[in-house]
Amino acid sequence: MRLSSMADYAVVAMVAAARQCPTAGADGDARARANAGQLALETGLPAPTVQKLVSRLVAAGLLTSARGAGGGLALARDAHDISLADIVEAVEGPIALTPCVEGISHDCAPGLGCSVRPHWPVVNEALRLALSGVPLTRLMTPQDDVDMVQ
Amino acid sequence: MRLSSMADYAVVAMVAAARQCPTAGADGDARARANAGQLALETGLPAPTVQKLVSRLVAAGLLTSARGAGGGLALARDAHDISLADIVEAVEGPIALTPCVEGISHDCAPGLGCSVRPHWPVVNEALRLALSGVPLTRLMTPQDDVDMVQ
DNA sequence: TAAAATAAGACCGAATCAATCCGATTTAAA
DNA sequence: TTTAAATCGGATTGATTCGGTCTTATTTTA
Repeated sequence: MRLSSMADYAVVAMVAAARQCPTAGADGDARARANAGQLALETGLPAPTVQKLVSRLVAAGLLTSARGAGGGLALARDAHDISLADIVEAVEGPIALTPCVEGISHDCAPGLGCSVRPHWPVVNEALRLALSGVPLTRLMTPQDDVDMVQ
Repeated sequence: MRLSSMADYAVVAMVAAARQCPTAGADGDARARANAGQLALETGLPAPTVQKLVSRLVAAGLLTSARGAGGGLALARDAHDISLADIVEAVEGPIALTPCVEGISHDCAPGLGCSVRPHWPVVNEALRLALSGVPLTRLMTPQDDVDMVQ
């Protein structure tokens, strides 16, 4: 039930990216793009780690990258349209509490016929829904007033 | 985002326990209690693993145990009142996606003052709510018709 | 054309986790 | 009183994954 450190760091890195390139993407590539080194400096994370993170985030379509001198990173879409679920899935893959769903095998309980298995997709979807409800913009606000969610 | 194997097995073990001791607790200790060995046989899990699991489940108050010959296990309360959240918390501890909440330290991003941290409790509570909505009785049904939630 | 700056991928050490085993304690039955 | 059965607790071993570092390839500017 714990998030992997990489996913945890990815959330922090995305918040930092959203601050440095507030609404990139719309105004072309002429903007001042933030690079991985600047993100590492702001977040305090080791630079190679941030580089590996942005690689996955770019591959997942959450960030856009420009190579070469003067290159850097930019948010692929508006920060309001990026949720926690997007970031977690970009780093950890599909949201699934158990490996039952992915592969065909993994017979943890062959004797039962595993009556539990058919119910996992429902739980996974509920979790995904909960994470989808948290946009990146909410994580950017430094205030600590807890916004009551039911 | 993956459940630990122990928590995964605990869910299967609890389902098996709920089948062998349908509604124990009310009718005293005179019932036929299932022991850890029988649960291991039915679930296909290794016996030592099941023993360690039931230890934690008893400590968490989900199962009651009777030591000595003729002893065994019984559900502490009705299967309908035991949720996925209870089982996960019994094995893994409090539901928290990041270690930020528990301890005071763990400064993953000292530069930012970690604007993300105050928002984690909200996410954790949402996840806990999703898991609390799945009672043990639902997991016992062997049918694979997906009951639409949402 | 050359140099510099960037992203992207491969490699390796380390830590956590899962699984197993062994002993101690307790209770019921013979 | 003795024996057997069953839980409880800790300690050990092995493996998988995670985190970090390094090297390579590509692109842009001067």
